[in-house]
Amino acid sequence: MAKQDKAGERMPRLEQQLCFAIYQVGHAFNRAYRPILADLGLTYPQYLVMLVLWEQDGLAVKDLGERLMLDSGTLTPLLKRLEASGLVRRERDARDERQVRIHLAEKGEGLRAQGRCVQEAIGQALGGAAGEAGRLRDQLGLVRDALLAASRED
Amino acid sequence: MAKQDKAGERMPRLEQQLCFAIYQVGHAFNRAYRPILADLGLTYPQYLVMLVLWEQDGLAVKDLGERLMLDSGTLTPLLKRLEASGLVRRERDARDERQVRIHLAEKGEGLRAQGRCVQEAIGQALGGAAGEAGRLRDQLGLVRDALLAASRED
DNA sequence: GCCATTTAGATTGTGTACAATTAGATTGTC
DNA sequence: GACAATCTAATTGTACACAATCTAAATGGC
Repeated sequence: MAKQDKAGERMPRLEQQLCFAIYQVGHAFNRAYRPILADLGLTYPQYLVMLVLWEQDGLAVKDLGERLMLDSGTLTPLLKRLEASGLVRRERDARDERQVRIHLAEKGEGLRAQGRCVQEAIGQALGGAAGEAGRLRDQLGLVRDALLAASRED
Repeated sequence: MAKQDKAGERMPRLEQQLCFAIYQVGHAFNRAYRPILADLGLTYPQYLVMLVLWEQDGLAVKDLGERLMLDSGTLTPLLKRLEASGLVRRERDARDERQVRIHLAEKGEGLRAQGRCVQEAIGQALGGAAGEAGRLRDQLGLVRDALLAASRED
């Protein structure tokens, strides 16, 4: 009985909801990454961009956006900041001048080794929870796909 | 062997990382909620605040912040927008004038019923993935706590 | 009672996010 | 080849998110 509304009037408790659990663990990841990435002079989204570029250089803004689920409104200023930091170069594609291709600059290439250490630090922060990470990740992928499919249906 | 650097040089692929799965599913939730909440004139963080207030009215900004893991720098402008929309009132506590207590305004109270429908819509968007939501949520809670504990250790 | 310390909220500055719009390049069709 | 439709980035405006700082109020020790 305690703290419950009339029948049919149940308001879901915040802590019971999956979306909130994800909202919170996203914040927690951000906090864990922040001090580590601050040593590299990167924010978390900037680090994601660098991860993609370390894997494949010379991508267009659109490619980066598809990989990270971000649009040009987010990426353009972010990439300009990375360029200002000397980590990447932004160059118009000569063949298709609509596209801007992002290349690692020397300094960005040099950060690659330090980037590898970041994951170790995060793995350590996860501690015992690291074991389940793989399965969790896959389940979250299913949730993501279900939500995106529903969004596309309008 | 395939697509692997020299020994010890493995750069973790974006898609294999738990943090990125959470980053993406957070975006996906946001997109799923946005059109639903737009009908109520709310953003997702604003909706979270309303959920808390529907559960317990008259909380101080600090209480809301602890519940949602947000600080005054985020909450103050958000609450001012909710006040401007006529959903809440912000009142200095007479006994402790440092605190600002947030009360549901009439319009905010009236939104309660519609708030209940939001969860149904999201549950529908989750589709088959909804069944696992409970266990997933609990596992994410463990991840969150591990990260926060590690953050506190500096 | 007085004053250092702590606390609560607001403010400032930087950096995502995303909708909506715009500018310029490219493509498809006739 | 002209030209409408499409595509890529950039831009504008609104809204989180958080570090750092500031102000006013409350508290604790003496």
